[in-house]
Amino acid sequence: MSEVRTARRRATIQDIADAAGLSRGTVSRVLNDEQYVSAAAREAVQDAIRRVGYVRSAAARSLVTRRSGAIALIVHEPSVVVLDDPNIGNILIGTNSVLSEAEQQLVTIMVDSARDSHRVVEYLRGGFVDGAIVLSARDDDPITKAIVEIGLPACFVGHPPDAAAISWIGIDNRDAAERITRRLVDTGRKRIAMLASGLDRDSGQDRLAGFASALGDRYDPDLVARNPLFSYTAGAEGMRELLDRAPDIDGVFAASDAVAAGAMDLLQRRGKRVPEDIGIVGFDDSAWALRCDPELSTVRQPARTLGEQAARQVLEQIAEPSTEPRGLVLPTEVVWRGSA
Amino acid sequence: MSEVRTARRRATIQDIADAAGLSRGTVSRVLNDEQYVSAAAREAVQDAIRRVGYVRSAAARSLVTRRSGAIALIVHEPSVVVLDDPNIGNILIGTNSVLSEAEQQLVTIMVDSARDSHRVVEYLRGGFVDGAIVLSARDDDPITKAIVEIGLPACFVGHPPDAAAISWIGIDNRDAAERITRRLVDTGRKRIAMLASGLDRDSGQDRLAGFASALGDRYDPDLVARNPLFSYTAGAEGMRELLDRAPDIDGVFAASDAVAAGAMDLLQRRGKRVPEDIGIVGFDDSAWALRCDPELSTVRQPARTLGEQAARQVLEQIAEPSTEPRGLVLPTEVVWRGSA
DNA sequence: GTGAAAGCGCTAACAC
DNA sequence: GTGTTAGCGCTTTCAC
Repeated sequence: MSEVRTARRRATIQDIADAAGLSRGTVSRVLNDEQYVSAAAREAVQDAIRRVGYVRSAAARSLVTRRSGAIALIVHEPSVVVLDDPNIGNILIGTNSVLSEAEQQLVTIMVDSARDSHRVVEYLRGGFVDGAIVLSARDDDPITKAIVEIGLPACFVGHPPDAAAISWIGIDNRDAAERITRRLVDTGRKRIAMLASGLDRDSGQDRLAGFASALGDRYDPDLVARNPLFSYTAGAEGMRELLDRAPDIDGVFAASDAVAAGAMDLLQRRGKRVPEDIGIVGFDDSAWALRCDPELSTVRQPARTLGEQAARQVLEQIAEPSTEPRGLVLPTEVVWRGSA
Repeated sequence: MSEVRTARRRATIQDIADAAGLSRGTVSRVLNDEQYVSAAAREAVQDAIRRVGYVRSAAARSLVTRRSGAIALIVHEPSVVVLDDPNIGNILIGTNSVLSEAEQQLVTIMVDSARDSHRVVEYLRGGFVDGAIVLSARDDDPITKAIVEIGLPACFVGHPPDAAAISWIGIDNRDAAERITRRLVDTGRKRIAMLASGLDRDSGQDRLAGFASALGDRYDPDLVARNPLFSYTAGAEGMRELLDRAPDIDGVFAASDAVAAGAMDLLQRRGKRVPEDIGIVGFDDSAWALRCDPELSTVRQPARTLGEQAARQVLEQIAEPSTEPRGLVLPTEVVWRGSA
């Protein structure tokens, strides 16, 4: 009775040790499934844990191990965009499945303001996570800087970082856009337009570049409608604009499936038939593609695999800190359906 | 020269103290923006921090303060569902904005398997977060149990928990469904059907109950098509089924806007006019509603506010641990557009 | 196989 | 105002 239990203190490893008549060291060994523990001791400890209602403190543990067992997925987009980006969800699923298997906890963090950005830097520096996967990082971003500075194992998705020290993984948007546009050309379309979106970022820029490249001499800047968003509405509006400007268009490459869906609905209202009058293709192979009538020809983006591989990269770096950072480009596939 | 710096150790508060010629205590005060620090000392510390490249250890800090500064949003749904639930995104936005303002870090966690579930329990018990907001919790769930057991400040969204000790916030699905259905009745529809989804959960059940209640004697179970998913496809299939079973239907209540959109597209293909031949209403007031042609009459669900209020509840409980748990029902609004 | 003891990096109570 | 010191709860040598 040397100690009077005052307030309802949280049980510690010492309480278990006392209750089991063993030392902290042994209890810790049991907790961590280590060898060199007698069956009797193990049982005594497990029994004590139950009686005492023990819960392990992550803080104390991570203070000494310098590991948290958690990995962050940082989504760096205005929340509006996040909502209807079909890829983010799949990336998340891929990441989660790999990390889950590795017994790591994935925590998703949204960055939607400068304040968020600052707080996230603190979070990362604090050591709450052992690694990070970053979606659509910006160049010259405080988060990117912090990752480099503290040497946090990380992988960027969809975007080579300005910091050469960080691994990344993505697809070749330019090449994919070029391939799908070329097919539009090959099937006899003469006046081919593009609904370009997201020109403030690599993916958008690259898709436009690929489009232009496929058309070569026949590329006409006037046949490009521009919109910041990869949205259904952007597609409808852009298509109207295009039609007003050049009614004889017979082919359209939309920067995403959502954009294509918006465009198709407008075409229908205008009495244009797809694919007879106008052929149209998209990008992503998201749920939108199958919702179109006829179904949309598009570029399949391996979003889920992107997430999986990014997670693997980070796990690898955690396990082997000296791993060289590397970039990886995943192949895309053109899927032909009824729309062109 | 009493200490030889060997490996590139991470700088600690002691290093700063040494570099600044002050004590750990003073450094800590500066770090925490406390009073009773001379301007000179403050400056010296800040300078030293820069020179030494110090980053604060969250683990050490939270070990003593028993606070992490982070709050979890737990999304307990199979990932497929998460992808196209229009409400989750808005809840997330609401939650994030409130927590961001309170300088708390929101971390979103997806639970998609029993293993996930178990790991998340460990995460919560470990003390990585100071509170949790739980979406679509299950009854008799290990996560719910853990929250009660460790007394973690929490709020459930969209669903009163079986555990009376936990606060929750939601809408009255039954009432909303009844109101929108009644309006279908009031505008003269005679044969009113329902596309019911998610009957394995409260929200789905309640919407069906509200529908039945509005119809009273005229409720006909044969005019209810059932589908587990709140999806576009579910709507199209259900509508086909309904039409085959009862071609004279002139009103439809779809359990969600996505379901309604699927149904409307099928109606169009079958040559039925909306709202002339059939009136149709949805639920959620999501992006789907405006995408329909004509635009969809529906129930506006205050998803963003739900997220905000849930966050506030949790913050309140953290600040005042003795706060009584409470349930809160947010009002919904019926929005009349062209579809009925 | 088990125990003892030295920290991990920080805050907070107290003394000055 | 500032320094000193006692922990927070855990892992991890190193003896035994």
